[in-house]
Amino acid sequence: MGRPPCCDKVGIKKGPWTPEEDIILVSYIQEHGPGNWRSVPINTGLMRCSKSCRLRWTNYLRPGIRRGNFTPHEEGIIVHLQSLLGNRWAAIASYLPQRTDNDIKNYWNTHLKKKLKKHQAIGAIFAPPPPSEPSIIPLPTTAIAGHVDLHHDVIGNPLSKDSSLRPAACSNAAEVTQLIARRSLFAATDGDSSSSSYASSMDNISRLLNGFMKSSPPQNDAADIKPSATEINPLLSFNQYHMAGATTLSAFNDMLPSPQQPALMGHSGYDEPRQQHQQGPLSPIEKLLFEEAEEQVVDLMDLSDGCCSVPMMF
DNA sequence: AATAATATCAACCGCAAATGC
DNA sequence: TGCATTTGCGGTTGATATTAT
Repeated sequence: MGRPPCCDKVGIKKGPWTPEEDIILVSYIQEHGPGNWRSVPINTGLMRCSKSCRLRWTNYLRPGIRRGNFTPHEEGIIVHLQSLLGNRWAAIASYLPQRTDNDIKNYWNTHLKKKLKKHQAIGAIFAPPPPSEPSIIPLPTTAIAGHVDLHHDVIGNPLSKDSSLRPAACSNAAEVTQLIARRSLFAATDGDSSSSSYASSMDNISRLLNGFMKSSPPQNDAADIKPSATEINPLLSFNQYHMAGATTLSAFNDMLPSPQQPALMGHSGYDEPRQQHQQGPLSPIEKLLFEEAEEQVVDLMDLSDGCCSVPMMF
């Protein structure tokens, strides 16, 4: 007998979140920290199910999230990792700390898949035939899930500006900012109120939260360690990989910031117990699998080669 | 200017894994 | 150890925005 879905309850609100709901959620998390999602709607009075609260926080309100256009570097990373891991978006997202798995998944489905298809079509005409199927490595989940299936809460640069924000509906973001300021929820405010549709403007809230994050008690000693540039931005590593003329996938993998690095973990003081439990160094078998994948990824590396200096030409 | 077609992405749903008792 | 509950992930949907006709 399965349990009833958590969102079946009568009176549960669905659909887009309002600024007011966001403020309630953010202020609650400010006080209690994320986690224990079951109790969030109960304690806040939000007419949302726990899942919805978690999703909203994870994908939009959490500090450090970058929204908007993906850079060619990020595209390369995603294509590369997707070829290795398949549609394991959470694992892929762990290598792009500023992006959410949902964002990456959407971007893959709406942009990259098409680009790859187009690229393959062109390749079919001008080059030897590519492998019949995408080179998805059949990762044995039982063996490596605990290491690869990571969904840690890594904060990149919360203050980074997102130049790709849409011009529309900027008033909403300003409105939220004012609301937050009025309620004295945050120590600092952000003057940049030019933004996007409401949902997409949440990085403003995230930035506002920066002060709160800093004041939150860190959960581990590494919380204060400032990540290096490459730790913050795996794309740098990807670039370095090419700059260095590396030719093997393992070399690239060595340069990728391990998503489990302590310097990144707990940066927000937000890592939940289970997430910490899941995080650890790459297992030998994982490294082996990566290396075994090398040959299969050669095509993609060629593809990525261009993408790291110039936009991908699919 | 109006309508249709297409693209985008926030949010939902169901399942499975993890956790607690 | 087994069951109930909670959490996280990935696929999918649907509302909205944009572009084409």
